[in-house]
Amino acid sequence: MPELPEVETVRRGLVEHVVQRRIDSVELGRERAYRRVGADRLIAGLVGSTVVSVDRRGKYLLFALDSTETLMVHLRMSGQLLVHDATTPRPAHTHVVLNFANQVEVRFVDPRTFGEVVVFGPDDAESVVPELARLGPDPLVDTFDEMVLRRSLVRTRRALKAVLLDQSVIAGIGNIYGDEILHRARLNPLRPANRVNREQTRRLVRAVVDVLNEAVSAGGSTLRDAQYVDPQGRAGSFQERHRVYGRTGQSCVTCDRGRIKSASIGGRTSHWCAVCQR
DNA sequence: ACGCCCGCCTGTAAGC
DNA sequence: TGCTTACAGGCGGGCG
Repeated sequence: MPELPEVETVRRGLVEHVVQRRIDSVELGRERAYRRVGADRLIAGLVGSTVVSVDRRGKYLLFALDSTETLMVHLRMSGQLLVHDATTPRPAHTHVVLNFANQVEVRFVDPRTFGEVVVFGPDDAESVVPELARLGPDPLVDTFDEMVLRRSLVRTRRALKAVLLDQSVIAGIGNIYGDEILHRARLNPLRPANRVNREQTRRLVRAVVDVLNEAVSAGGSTLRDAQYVDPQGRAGSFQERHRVYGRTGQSCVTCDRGRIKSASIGGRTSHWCAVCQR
């Protein structure tokens, strides 16, 4: 579910509750949620440590600890991080609870348990979280311009939509924002990446940065199932500004002539206007 | 090397 | 109403 704007909203919602605070204890539920490191390593890495900062790279949340270790959380499809008072009943599928002072709990909740909680240190980062090293630039954190994007586009004839979803090209874009970005850039999701010219590449860079920033400002997108909420349980509002995602069959709100088409591209349902996206 | 497809899980909605 | 099926925001592994 959560893509860059949702993860960034979660990050911002956590900062005031956890930075400069110590993890007094950890409670663990379903093992699959911390399958990568196991209970002993997770507890040893977290208990007694103080959170120094909460950072984000693409869809990965990274809590820097004063021990020099890092807590990584990935929400994947259905994960949530919620800040609750200890007296609030725990939602179903609460798999990891971090207990801070003053009854503050950070709860990792995930019905599908695709998401996970991981701890690693400087010495085992490479072996435990190799995917972090493979991440491409985060458009809101790293240098991301026409030169950077062009280098990735020219080397492949994959569909543009598939390239936008490739986390080694750009970190943070998922299915919803991939569709919205291509619509903003007026580019067809099926267009081979190596057939995008310089002017179109500039448009695409701008669309990536603008759509993601606007979505962050709106607190992300919360769809009908209300799966995504921020750590305080609040929904986002960017879904009200979606122009193609989930609008199959409706007329295009931009050009008013095309109808929104949908089809599977690279195994993901994509939405676009065949009139304004070339 | 690249590109595609499947599996991982559960919940929800749609179809019969 | 109740059962079955399809589908969902992501990602890694394995295959051709």
